[in-house]
Amino acid sequence: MESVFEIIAEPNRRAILSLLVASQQSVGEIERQLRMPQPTVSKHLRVLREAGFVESMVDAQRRLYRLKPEPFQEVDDWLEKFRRLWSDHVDALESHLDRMGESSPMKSKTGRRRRGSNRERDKGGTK
Amino acid sequence: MESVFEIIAEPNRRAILSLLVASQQSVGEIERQLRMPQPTVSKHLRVLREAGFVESMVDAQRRLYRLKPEPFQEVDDWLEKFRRLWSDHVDALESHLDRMGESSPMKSKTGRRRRGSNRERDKGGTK
DNA sequence: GATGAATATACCTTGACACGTATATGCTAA
DNA sequence: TTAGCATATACGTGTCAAGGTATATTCATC
Repeated sequence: MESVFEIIAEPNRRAILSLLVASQQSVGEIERQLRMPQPTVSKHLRVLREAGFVESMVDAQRRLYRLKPEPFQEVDDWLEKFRRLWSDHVDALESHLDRMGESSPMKSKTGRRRRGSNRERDKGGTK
Repeated sequence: MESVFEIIAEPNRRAILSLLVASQQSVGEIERQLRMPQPTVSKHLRVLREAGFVESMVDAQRRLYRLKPEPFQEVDDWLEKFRRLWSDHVDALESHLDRMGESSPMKSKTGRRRRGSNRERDKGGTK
């Protein structure tokens, strides 16, 4: 379990991370929302903590877990190498998506999200 | 081996992907550059192909593999949820505008590129 | 055709890791 | 102190995927 990529490969862990995006949560809250046995939650949280994805605060008998940014940045940095793959053609692709997906252009909510969104000013910036 | 995250969890596969970023490569070229047994390369390439990370062209007895963008976008979409973690101040506004709609492309003053990985930004930047 | 290079696949073994169950630790309040 | 809740850990088990070796396939050249 070395790399951040192995950490986020596990679906339950991604579920936990997604939960924590809203706000910090206790183990019990995560357990209930994800309908996951408590030891499972604890074990995944341990992995996530040791990998730096979360940190915990003590609150009486509970422990509140919240996200930390660094490992996500690491993934993002890795993705960086590959962005040119789609940012080059993103204009075309984007208008394509706009045409077929979300008909209302003003609210990209979680549904059909807009990825990287670094179409503008990519490498070099000289357009 | 369902999700894109499991695919990129494997270090050798990430190495192959990184190689292919430069240009398309044959199996033998990958094999030599990564010093990896040929069956290993072929098997990983199969996984990558089935997951949509690469596609192959036939060139005589060789097969040339090259990257495809879609799965990377999928990872990027997932990351999107977490970007607010590290782009909280200045970038928050930027990415917010970015997401809300097509703002005018050239808005980054210092010629900062993309807001994907704003590591560098964090150190020098706004305190 | 046969030969050889490039690539793919089959089979087996091994190890990692996710899970379940049980139990331990820690904290609070009475 | 004891009781009870919240969380962590220990242990045994099963599964799955990565690696190694051998072999099959495909194509070009003779």
